[in-house]
Amino acid sequence: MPTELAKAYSPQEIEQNVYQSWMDAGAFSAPVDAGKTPYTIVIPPPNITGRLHMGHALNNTLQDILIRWKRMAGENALWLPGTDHAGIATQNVVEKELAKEGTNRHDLGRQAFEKRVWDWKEEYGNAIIDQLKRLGASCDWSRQRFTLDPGLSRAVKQVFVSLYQKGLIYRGNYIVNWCPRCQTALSDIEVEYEDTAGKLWYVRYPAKDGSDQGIVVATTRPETMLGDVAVAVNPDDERYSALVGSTVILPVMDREIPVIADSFVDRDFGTGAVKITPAHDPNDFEAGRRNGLTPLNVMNTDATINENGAPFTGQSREECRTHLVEKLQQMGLIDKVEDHSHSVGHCSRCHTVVEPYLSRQWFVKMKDLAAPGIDAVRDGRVEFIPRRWEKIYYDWMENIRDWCISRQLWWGHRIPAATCGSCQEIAVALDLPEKCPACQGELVPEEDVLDTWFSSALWPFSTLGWPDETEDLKHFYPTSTLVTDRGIIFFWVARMIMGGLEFMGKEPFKHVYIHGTILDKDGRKMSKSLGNGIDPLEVIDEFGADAMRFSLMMLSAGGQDIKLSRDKFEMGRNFANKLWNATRFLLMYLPAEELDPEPSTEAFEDRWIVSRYQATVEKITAALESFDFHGAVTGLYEFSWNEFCDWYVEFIKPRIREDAEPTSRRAALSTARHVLSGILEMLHPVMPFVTEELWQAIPGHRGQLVTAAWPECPKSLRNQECEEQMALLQKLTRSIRTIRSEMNVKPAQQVTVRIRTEQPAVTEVLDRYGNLLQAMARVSDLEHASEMSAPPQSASEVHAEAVVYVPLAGLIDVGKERERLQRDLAKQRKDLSSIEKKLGNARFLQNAPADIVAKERAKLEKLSAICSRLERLATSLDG
RNA sequence: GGGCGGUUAGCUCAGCGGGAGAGCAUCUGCCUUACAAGCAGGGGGUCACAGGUUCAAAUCCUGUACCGCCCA
Repeated sequence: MPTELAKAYSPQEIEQNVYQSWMDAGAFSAPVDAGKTPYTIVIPPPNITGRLHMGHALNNTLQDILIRWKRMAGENALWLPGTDHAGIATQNVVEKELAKEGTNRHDLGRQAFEKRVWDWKEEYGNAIIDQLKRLGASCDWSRQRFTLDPGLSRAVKQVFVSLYQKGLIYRGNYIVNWCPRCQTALSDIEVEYEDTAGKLWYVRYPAKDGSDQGIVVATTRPETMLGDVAVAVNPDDERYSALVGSTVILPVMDREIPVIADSFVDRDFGTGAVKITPAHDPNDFEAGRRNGLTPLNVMNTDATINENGAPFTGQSREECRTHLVEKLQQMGLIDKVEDHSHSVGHCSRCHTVVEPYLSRQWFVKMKDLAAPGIDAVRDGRVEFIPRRWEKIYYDWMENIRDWCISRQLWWGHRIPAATCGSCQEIAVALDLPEKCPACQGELVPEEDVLDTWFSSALWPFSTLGWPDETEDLKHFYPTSTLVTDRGIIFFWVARMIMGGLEFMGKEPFKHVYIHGTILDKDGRKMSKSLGNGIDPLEVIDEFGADAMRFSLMMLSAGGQDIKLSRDKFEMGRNFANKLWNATRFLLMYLPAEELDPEPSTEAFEDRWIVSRYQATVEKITAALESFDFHGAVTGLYEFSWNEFCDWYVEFIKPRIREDAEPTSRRAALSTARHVLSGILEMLHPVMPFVTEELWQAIPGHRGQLVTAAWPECPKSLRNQECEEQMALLQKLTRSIRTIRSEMNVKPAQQVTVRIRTEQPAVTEVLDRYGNLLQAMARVSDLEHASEMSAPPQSASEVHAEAVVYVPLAGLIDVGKERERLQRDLAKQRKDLSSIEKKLGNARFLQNAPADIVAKERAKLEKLSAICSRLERLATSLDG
């Protein structure tokens, strides 16, 4: 440790070394310790394809603060890290690589492709982990997990088989959200809807018998009419009742289709008649089932038209739409076209327009799983912070839909199922038999993999060893707090709650802390396409990880979103520099030999700072306990800067000089050392690097701050009287400083001060601690008395307790002074009149609590005294 | 269409029933032997709007406007 610190804090020089020293000491490892209370956080596993963005920085800073605090507070604090295999995203990345090489996964074959992805993962998949380390994340890296690890894969299989055996997993042909680019099914929540300006085409389907005009349907997607199997109207709609049961001709295709009645049809939409395309629309699919209609699939998996859609076969859905509309127009069957805004689903991964598509998929029945999950929150076993997210959770859980879990990918957990080639029997097992158990036929293994979130749902227990009953699992499950973004309450949080309850019989965490979203300075989401992101690694390089973490915490109040710009990080950097310099200053005086580790309360200012410190320890601890990170950080900022640095360190400067009186000197140094240590300790969870570096530089500290004890400060050290006396002293000091500044007194110049006060409490403070005031305000000559008239040519400030006079012969600007006094008088009179009004109100006296009334009376007295004195001063100035 | 959040100093935001606050910016004076990434001091606000509850509203209730997010 260097004995002399650099003049300014430069994080670049210390952060990596400090992190390494924590790793070397094994400071983050959390072996089971039955003697301690477990405190567990599982990381929201970042994608292996990911790079650290500001959202991660915020999310992981919050977790790190909790873990470091609990570790210091003596709990068995485990932060379990890991990564997610991110099925579609990772497969996309590797497929792009293959494309560059002029090949593709099909040419490569499944096995070789999977190997290729694993190779990619080994090489690049840990980038984000290294970035988390730069952030300062104190995860137990020895326990790092990956969702495709053998252990976790075993858990996934076990869960699949178990749900299947309970009848909660089924396979079937359903309409799913299909991404034609990714060539896979998506779950409902993987689709993002966007309002899009489209058109509404009114197409006439002629009657078969040519008897009348036929029927006009309105559609936003004319190309799907190739797959129409009926036209539906509302059974209560008199306009069409005569047509129900008749047959119309599907134009272009020349197919006869029936007109049916179904109450799902909205009479007010379009013409009140809708085309039914069961293979290409989820509502139509349901309607088709209800009415015994056979779906007709007219698309290939890449959303081109298939042979059922001849003559448009081979065209893309967009081309087909254009050509079909042209054709209909030529036939005179388009009644009208209207502008129509509707919401269009896009793939959350690649943003391609999603196609509702009929295919064979695996699903989980969710209703029975959701019910206990709803109860867990309703009973308070799981709490959302802020509370309002519970409603969002209930809304989704109460209207939950079955979860499509199969994905037509190669990268992921392969579904542990096989189908018999001869009898179509489905076999599902941990270890699949070779032959069909029913007929001994050949079993064809399932090709599909599971939705990535299927494995994430098990994360809080699969990472701890489940399905084995490990010591870890018994000790650290359920976990304590989950910290995440609102965007994945459905994807992840809800499913973990359901998974935990189903397989562990216990909710996976107690608290769910939902933090805000990071936005750019204009309030837009940061995104690659907008190019408005701020790279946390660049911020760390420029300002340091501590500065970034601190600033983020200053900005994140109550889970609100954070509008971020680069200059915001100056706040954290400046504060880190302040701490650095305060410590550097004290280190110049702190002796190498042992000081009393306890603070002294002999001297007034020592007693004061210790009392304020006591209050701060209590406040910060309480703030952390209630997840008030902003409160904790502002509290520490204010105490460190405004009280410790600006006042206390200034107070003790004369006492700590080499030639000062030794007993007082040692008392001041012990106290300063004690309080500074406490500041660094409490700040450590937020700013781990700089605090570690500084803390270790302070003589008498052994080991590392990361594993030091969280500060405690006995209530008995709180001293209300002392704080009041100090507040008075500060008030008087500020008065003198203000006068000096307003009257342009040079900083180096000493002034004379006269204070008039009738109050014994003030007299006592001045008698005993006047020297502090003299030092802080550069006062060479201080006198006070109960009777005193204003010295000639003096500037003054009036308080209820005292009047401060600063005689300034030759320096005073009478005009300016008059202006000051008048300005003050005007303000005080305004306050006075509002209080007079209040106290003149009988209902106030009657209804307000007695202590409030008393307070107002005291204020009235104070203000009227101040006003009359100001008036007298103003006149004397004129005379 | 439904729900949620926001609207407070020039900017970014705290405060959420009893005297309007912080950081940045701005103005003034300071290289005062820790820190100019700093020190001392100053100026700046009908707390979106309209009603209501209350002795008392930035704070609670209702409605309106605008901004943002989520769901359908």
